[in-house]
Amino acid sequence: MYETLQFEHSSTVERVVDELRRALFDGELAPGTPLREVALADAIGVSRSTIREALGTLVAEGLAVRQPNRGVAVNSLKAADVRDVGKARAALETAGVQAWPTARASDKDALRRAFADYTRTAESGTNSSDLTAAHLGVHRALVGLTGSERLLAMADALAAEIRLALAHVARVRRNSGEQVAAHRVLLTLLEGGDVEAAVAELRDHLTHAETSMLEAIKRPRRRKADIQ
Amino acid sequence: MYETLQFEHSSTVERVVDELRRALFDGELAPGTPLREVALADAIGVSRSTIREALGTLVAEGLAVRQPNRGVAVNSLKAADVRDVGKARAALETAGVQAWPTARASDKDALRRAFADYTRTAESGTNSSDLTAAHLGVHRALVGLTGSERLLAMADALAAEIRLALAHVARVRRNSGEQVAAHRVLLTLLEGGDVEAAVAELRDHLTHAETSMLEAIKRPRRRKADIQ
DNA sequence: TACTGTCGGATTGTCAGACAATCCGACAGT
DNA sequence: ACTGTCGGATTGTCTGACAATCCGACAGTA
Repeated sequence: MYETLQFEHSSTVERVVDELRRALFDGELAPGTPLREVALADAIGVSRSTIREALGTLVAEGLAVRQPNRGVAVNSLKAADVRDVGKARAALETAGVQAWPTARASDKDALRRAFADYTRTAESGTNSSDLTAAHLGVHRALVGLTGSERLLAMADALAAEIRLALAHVARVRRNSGEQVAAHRVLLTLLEGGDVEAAVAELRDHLTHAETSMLEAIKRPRRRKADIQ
Repeated sequence: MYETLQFEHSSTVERVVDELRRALFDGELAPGTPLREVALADAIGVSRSTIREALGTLVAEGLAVRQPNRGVAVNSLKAADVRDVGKARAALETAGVQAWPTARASDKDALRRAFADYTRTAESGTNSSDLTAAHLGVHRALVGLTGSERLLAMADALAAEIRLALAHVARVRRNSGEQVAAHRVLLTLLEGGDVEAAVAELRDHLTHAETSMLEAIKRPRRRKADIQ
């Protein structure tokens, strides 16, 4: 009984983390920007302890980096990091695709839904941030095919890094229709049971994504912070 | 110049975390044991803030769990968790094995060294904790073949959970010579370039490991804490 | 000029103490 | 057997403090 009920317990720290994450993803804080404890505490209106804890989780999530005695700053992904994230993504998503034959029906459905969502978002031509989210959702669902929460959590961490990087990069302009088509191919191959081909398609897609991200990272979007 | 120099910066929090981790791995704190902030602060001789931060990282590492307003407790892995960790390990290590043909020479060497280490440790019949560490080292090196730091970090997190579970389980007694042999087979297949067979061997090995862990988890080692 | 020593301000790391909110178990009441 | 209430224990958050560390500027020296 009451299985559907849930109650959101949000601590102050959690809300601070959410707010900081949002600011990072929305590009309000450029990579490398130092996150000063007292300044943030004053700005947000909480104590330094709370900020400190929030910064700790941000660092744990890889969205920020801490240098001992010098504070934490917004993480800025170098080319090497992008490549590293690419390898990690490839590993996780390949595992998901390879698990298709033995995947739970619910996980397969989740993937189908994520793709449908992505298609719809792309067609309705909404905000690019939403599109990114929907796109990442498909890739997340791929990992979900493994049926492992831990792998999903790892995928989420990687996705967060990607979103952070994407927020500070000149618009990655690729034909979104073409993108959707590429994913549809992948899905179709899976539905047809051709795992081998799906893996190849995935690898191809990820390689393209990585090179275009590397390309984009070279020409960072001009921001206020740059000219101060 | 000076590239080889390094200086260890250890903060109080870090040392507390290390100490707690050690206690966890050595089985001094049974799964489920609550980690009270003030009690720990008194025991270790640091302030509550410091303990709090240390507990935060422990939770982030998955070694402990936090229930809002109820504090953190030593994580206790259920059967479902073991299976989940198993899937995650399989994904990461399979990725490593599949990356063998394109792996960096240094990473391959690291694997060879890890295996040599493992062999030596097994032969010299040392402490079982060291043997576990050496064994995990081999599996870590497998993931290392991917050349991704992030995947390595994920593997480390999984290894930590495994060590935690292993610390509170009736001795997993398997012929260690047989174990070493299984790994040797894997290595030999890789050196021979037969990735397919190596993947199969790995999958087999991991399945065995998982079932024996599931088996072991059912009969937890009797501890003082149990009879208090 | 290039390098080294020193100083002050800014910031972090850690501590101590406080208090409300929350949780838990016990106990009493129905 | 279920519900209401109370007190102690514990966490979540805040405030204030201070030493350690870092950074930039400035001066001194070869």
